[in-house]
Amino acid sequence: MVEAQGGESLLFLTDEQLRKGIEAMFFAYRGFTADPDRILEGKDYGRAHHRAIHFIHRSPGTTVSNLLLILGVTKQSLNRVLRTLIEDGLVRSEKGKVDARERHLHLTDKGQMLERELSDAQRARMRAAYRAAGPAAVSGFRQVLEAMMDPDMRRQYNRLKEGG
Amino acid sequence: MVEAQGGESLLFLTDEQLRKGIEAMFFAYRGFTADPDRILEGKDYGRAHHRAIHFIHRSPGTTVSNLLLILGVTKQSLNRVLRTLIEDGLVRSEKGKVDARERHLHLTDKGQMLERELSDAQRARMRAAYRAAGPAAVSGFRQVLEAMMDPDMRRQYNRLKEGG
DNA sequence: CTTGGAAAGTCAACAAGGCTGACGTAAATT
DNA sequence: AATTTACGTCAGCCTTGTTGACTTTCCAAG
Repeated sequence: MVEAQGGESLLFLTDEQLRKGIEAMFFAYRGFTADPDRILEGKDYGRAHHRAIHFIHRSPGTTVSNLLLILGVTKQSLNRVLRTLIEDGLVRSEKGKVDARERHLHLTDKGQMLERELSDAQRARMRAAYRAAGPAAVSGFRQVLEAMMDPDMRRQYNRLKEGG
Repeated sequence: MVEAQGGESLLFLTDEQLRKGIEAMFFAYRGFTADPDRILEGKDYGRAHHRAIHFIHRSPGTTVSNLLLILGVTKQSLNRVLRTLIEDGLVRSEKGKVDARERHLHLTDKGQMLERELSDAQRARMRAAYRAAGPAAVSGFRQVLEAMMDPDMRRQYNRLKEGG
């Protein structure tokens, strides 16, 4: 049915339709980040800390270089964030055993607690959105998002999917 | 049918599923902004200028206050952006005739040209994603995004949808 | 007609979080 | 032994967000 409609439905990809999608992304991303931002404000952390915490939680023992690839920022920028997280005892950085140049990153218990708080909030919103939209919508949502990624990022995304 | 499946499918809303959605949003948003960012870099403008240009194009004659509501930034922040756009002759600001306190914003021809360049790029990516995902996915995509917005933002989003 | 308040603009100061460039160190690789 | 890699750091810059204080303009209600 998707296949059969395919050719015809593409006729409806007017600039107007596309613009709605663009604006939906804009407004939805605001909602997406709103809850963690609220939690972090006043805690002396920001969105950059959240991202680091998320992906360290996601891939415990990941290296700094790997995190750089995923986050797509400079090492100076990441380092600033990482340093405060380590100083504050949220993240533990340990020398690699096989390759001692590498630093393997883990969340401490304290880090886990903050990660929980942040991801609980973000998951709650995602869950509510999924429920409101219905199960059929969820798969479409993910398909479009995946197709929208740059190939490099899609690779990172899929590596994370498999890994976990 | 969505209703009927609803109860069962909700069982599959594991933390894992939700986390994938969260990461998909993160990586997809990077792709979403990548093309305009590339175009703007070197032109002395940034994402903030893009947003202003987009919504002025979208609602010609809109006021500064209205733009503030949509963008969700402070007037000082918006004003800095707006000032450079006006100085550079991309945006025209004219006193309201019915209420002279208001400033009505329009894109100049030069502004239209940049808007075109930016939105062409962004639409091209959106179009490619829609095509890759298929028409059924597109509606699900928009449904989930709408459900993810804060109510205030959903109102803004819908006002734009109707208006245009 | 005066006054209160909304809309808009401006100045100053600051912070987060990007960036580049340069440099240093330890460890691995060649 | 020389080079490359992984990481950390210092210094400086930019964009884009923030707050606070203040002015001007204007509408509308008392």
